[in-house]
Amino acid sequence: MLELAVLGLLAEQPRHGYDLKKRLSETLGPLWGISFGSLYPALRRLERSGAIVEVDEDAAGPAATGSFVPTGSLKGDLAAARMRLRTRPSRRTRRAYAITDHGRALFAELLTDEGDDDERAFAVKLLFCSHLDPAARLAFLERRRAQLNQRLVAERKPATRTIDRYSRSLLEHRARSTQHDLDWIAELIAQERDEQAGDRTEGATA
Amino acid sequence: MLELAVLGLLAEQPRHGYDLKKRLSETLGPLWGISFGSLYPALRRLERSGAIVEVDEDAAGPAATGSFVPTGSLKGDLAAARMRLRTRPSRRTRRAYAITDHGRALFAELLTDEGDDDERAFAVKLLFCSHLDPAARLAFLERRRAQLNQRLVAERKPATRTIDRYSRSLLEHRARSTQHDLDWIAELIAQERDEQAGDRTEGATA
DNA sequence: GCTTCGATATATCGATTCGATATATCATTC
DNA sequence: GAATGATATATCGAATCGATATATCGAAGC
Repeated sequence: MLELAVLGLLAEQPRHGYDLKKRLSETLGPLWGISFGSLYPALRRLERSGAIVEVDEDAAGPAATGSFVPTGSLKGDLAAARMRLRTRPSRRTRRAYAITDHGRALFAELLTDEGDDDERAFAVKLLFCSHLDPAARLAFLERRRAQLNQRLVAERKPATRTIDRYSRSLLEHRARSTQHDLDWIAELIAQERDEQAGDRTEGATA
Repeated sequence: MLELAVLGLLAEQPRHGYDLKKRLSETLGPLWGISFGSLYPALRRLERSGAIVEVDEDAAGPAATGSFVPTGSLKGDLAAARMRLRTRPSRRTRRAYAITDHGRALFAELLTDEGDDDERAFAVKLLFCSHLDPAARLAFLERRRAQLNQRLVAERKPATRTIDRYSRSLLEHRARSTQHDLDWIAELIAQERDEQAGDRTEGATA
């Protein structure tokens, strides 16, 4: 999951760890307070597997694609990297990473994976679902809708046991929240359908 | 957090692991899918620390308080426990636990702790907040309200960066959800105030 | 009676994630 | 030039997850 999030951000442009964390937590917010204790190990995992590479910061300007300069010759030579950064205008001792072709393949795979479908996974996938083709995106949204529908049914039938006031209130609020989420997804799906229909029409008339 | 949840349920009556998990996940639902891989270790931790003890099931009937019969003489003698259960009417090889005085003290401490205030912590504490005295309960709810208010402020100011359609939709939905949660808490607080005012009046007139 | 099946029940393993903490760099302010 | 706060990387132990193994029991079906 963290892997998917990191790859998704790096697909745009190279970034360093602190930046990744800042962007993810400001977008995912309270849903997922990513910690450095999971981020940095994840970066190392991804680097070891060849999905990302450390790059020289600012190597790619606004052009964003392709032309980065790999840092370090295979060795995780930290001291050398520090020296290199210290000599140039640079800021702090950052380590920026860029996604590789293998990383893009992994990203596509993780994004399409139907296995994990908890709250976090949905939010992260939604963030990057513009990378999916229209049909896959629609399928993704409809999968979520089905899941929420199912949940709502379970939440709607009144509790079997006797529960106290606060528990009941929590349960009721959760059912309302699910309904709220469902309405939202339904609208996203409607928009998606509209747009895809529009695209087809344009395609036909062109 | 799991500790608090377990202690809260055991404060009502002795239960076994599977039952604890079932009750928690049907109440906390998608917010927290507790796994056996965390539940059983947590039970062992609690037992080692003396907060709970293994008891002979059905020792306490509807009377629920006090009169349980501790199982096993200090040794975690699994095989023996199985034999013991197999001889009597029993069902499966269950291991039921009851809360101790020390456990109740720990429960009260965890419930009052203002340190952890994520989504899970709030939900779990709310489930058991009837164990708090009215003033502490009100303080707890108001702490949550302040937290949500703060979050809403952050979510309301439009994003600094350019983000795509789906990201924006996610952020907007999250802001609406926070508002929804806030309305709910506000109502809980209002109810709480009404009730506490009512109690005081009754006390005065009695 | 026998077998199969699904719900109940406990347990453990490796991997991931969390939360706290350590350490350094740089910019700003006093 | 000292203090402070934001930036940045890193690591540790503990908690949690997800998958898996292994039983037991009740009910259904033959």
